[in-house]
Amino acid sequence: MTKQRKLIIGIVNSSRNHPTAAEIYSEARRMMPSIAVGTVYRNLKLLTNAGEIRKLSFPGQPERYDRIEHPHGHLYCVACGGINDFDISPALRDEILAHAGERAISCDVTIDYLCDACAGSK
Amino acid sequence: MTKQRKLIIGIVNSSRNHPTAAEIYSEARRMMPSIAVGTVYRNLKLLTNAGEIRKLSFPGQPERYDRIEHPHGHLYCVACGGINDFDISPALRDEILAHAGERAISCDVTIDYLCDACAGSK
DNA sequence: CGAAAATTAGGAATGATTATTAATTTCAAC
DNA sequence: GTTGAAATTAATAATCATTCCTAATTTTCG
Repeated sequence: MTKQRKLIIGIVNSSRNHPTAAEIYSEARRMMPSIAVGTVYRNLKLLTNAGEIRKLSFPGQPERYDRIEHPHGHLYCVACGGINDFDISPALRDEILAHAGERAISCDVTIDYLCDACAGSK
Repeated sequence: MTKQRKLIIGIVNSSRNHPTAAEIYSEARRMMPSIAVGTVYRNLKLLTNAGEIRKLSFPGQPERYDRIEHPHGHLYCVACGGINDFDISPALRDEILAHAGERAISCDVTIDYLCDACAGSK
């Protein structure tokens, strides 16, 4: 458990923006200017595999990282690529997970939509 | 509507494997050896924007393309990265889409799980 | 047919991510 | 607290997926 790793965990867990690796790197440099980009990527992968954080994929943009907390889904604006969260009830979550039987681990629900800003500007 | 575009539409619509751009290119070359990789990417983007095919994103792998048919969700094996489909009832789909209000367009439901093969080999 | 517009092939360029390597840091045992 | 092996780091090169560029070809449609 190095200080670099602690810093990266802290950034992801205190962020509400689903940051990309580049954004995490940029934020990390503010606290530790000598940190290397490879260190950020390696630790993000390590933490993801360890189940401490979650990786999110959206079309046409770099991977994003999310903390693990009460289950939530994502709203993906097809116009601007912005991402917001929405709450998923445990009941709905269980209903979805039932489709994969015993071996289900978790689920990601993403709704493509038009966000307020993009809908307003048309 | 060029022959290249027709070929690419045909490959995606006749495939049940959520192929990547590289796989589509490779298949396309079998029918038309002179086709260029840039042509495949450009047409896939065009067809996606036109709503004729659908783009899927999964962590750690290139983008995949899927035909548009009766709504279905995806099972993503966290061990091998393999992807399978599962059916989603219209009722469940509507229940999910309700979370985004009027401006919802579509939804992607992905369940992380262990596929039969990966669960068996442990 | 013939000209304008769109598309293509080929390859260079870009951006995100991973691999490499020598130097530094961590951590448990003394 | 010192020590030394194992893990980790910084820096940079390399790789992979995807996009951009340009001249040549094809399509469209009057």
